[in-house]
Amino acid sequence: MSLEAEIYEAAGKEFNIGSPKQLGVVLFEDLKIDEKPKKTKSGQYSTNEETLQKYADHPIVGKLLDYRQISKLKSTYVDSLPDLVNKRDDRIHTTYMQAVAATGRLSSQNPNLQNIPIRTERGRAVRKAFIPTDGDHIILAADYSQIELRIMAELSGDKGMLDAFEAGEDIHAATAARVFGVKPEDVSREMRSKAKVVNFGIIYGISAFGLSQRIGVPRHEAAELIENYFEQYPDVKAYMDKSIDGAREKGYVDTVMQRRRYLPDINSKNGTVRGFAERNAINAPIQGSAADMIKMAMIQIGKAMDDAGLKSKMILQVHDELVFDAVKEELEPLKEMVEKLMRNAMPSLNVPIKVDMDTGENWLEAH
DNA sequence: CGTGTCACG
DNA sequence: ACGTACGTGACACGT
Repeated sequence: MSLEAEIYEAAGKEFNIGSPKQLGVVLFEDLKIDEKPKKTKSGQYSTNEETLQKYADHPIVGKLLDYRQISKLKSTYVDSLPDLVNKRDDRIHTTYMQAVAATGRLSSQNPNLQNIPIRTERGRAVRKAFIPTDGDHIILAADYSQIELRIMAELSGDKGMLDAFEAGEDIHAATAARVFGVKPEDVSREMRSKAKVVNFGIIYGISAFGLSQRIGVPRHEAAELIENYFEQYPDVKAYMDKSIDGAREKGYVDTVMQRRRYLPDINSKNGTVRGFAERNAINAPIQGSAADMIKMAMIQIGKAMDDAGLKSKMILQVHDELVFDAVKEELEPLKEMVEKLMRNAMPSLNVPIKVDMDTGENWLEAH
């Protein structure tokens, strides 16, 4: 039986599975899988993945999640990308926008090639379709390792975090050891996993509530983790406070290359509005400086490839990653050039920058 | 054209 | 008491 038919059977009727509105009615009024359903801002029933996961024991839920994943991949990638292949050169071309993202990142549209799937098995099948020109070429992917955390270490000058990077430590494990107060060798997978969420959260301007939601612990425990984090990395805390104070005084924050993000709401009397601006004040210099760095690298790499007369092409940028359609014979010099120029894109940093590279017969393999 | 959802870093 | 992690783009639905 088709997934679609199985869902209708479990629902007891046919309906448009692609309509969140209809699906909400089926789940919460017909099947009554919850007495107090979560609602969206506009008052509809929430049916997103996070919400559905809570009802994983109900037979319809797994089918719905499967259906959702498959229809997403089909409509956005499988059905759409073939229509965008250029007749002249048989390739897909994106348009990079340089003045859309408030932080200075590029964005990619028509089609967006910065959100090609990689996280699920079905999604990875899509990424496999991105292949080199021919048998004389190979895909080279080079990405910055933990670039935003390294930039946070740089901008804050936090000794503990800088030391961890200089020692080549696994930063999430090192953070886990610190915030949970255990020896590095006693860090469990779960501790590392939580510390990873905390590290990301810090960059985004975390709240105890947000952290507790994401790692599934009571809010007071989340608050304790954050407190421990700032005790362990005190200069990170000082840097975040300084970012917000600077924004209040100047009305903007800026990146290492002086790109500004104006934050008119930073002094708002509305706590929610002000909170957003404060998180932007923390995040924008970090995300934006990473964007500056890869742009500097791209300029230098483009020039160096040109000067060296290489025929390989730089074909994609995905925020912390560059992808090349590399002539196999040029691979070694190209790799050396890319690694060096990405690593040294911005001179005079204190934090070491790490670049991971790999090659493959398709974009997936190059990871 | 707004909403909800979900693909990526 | 309230809302609650940053940045994007594309798709389907429903008005």
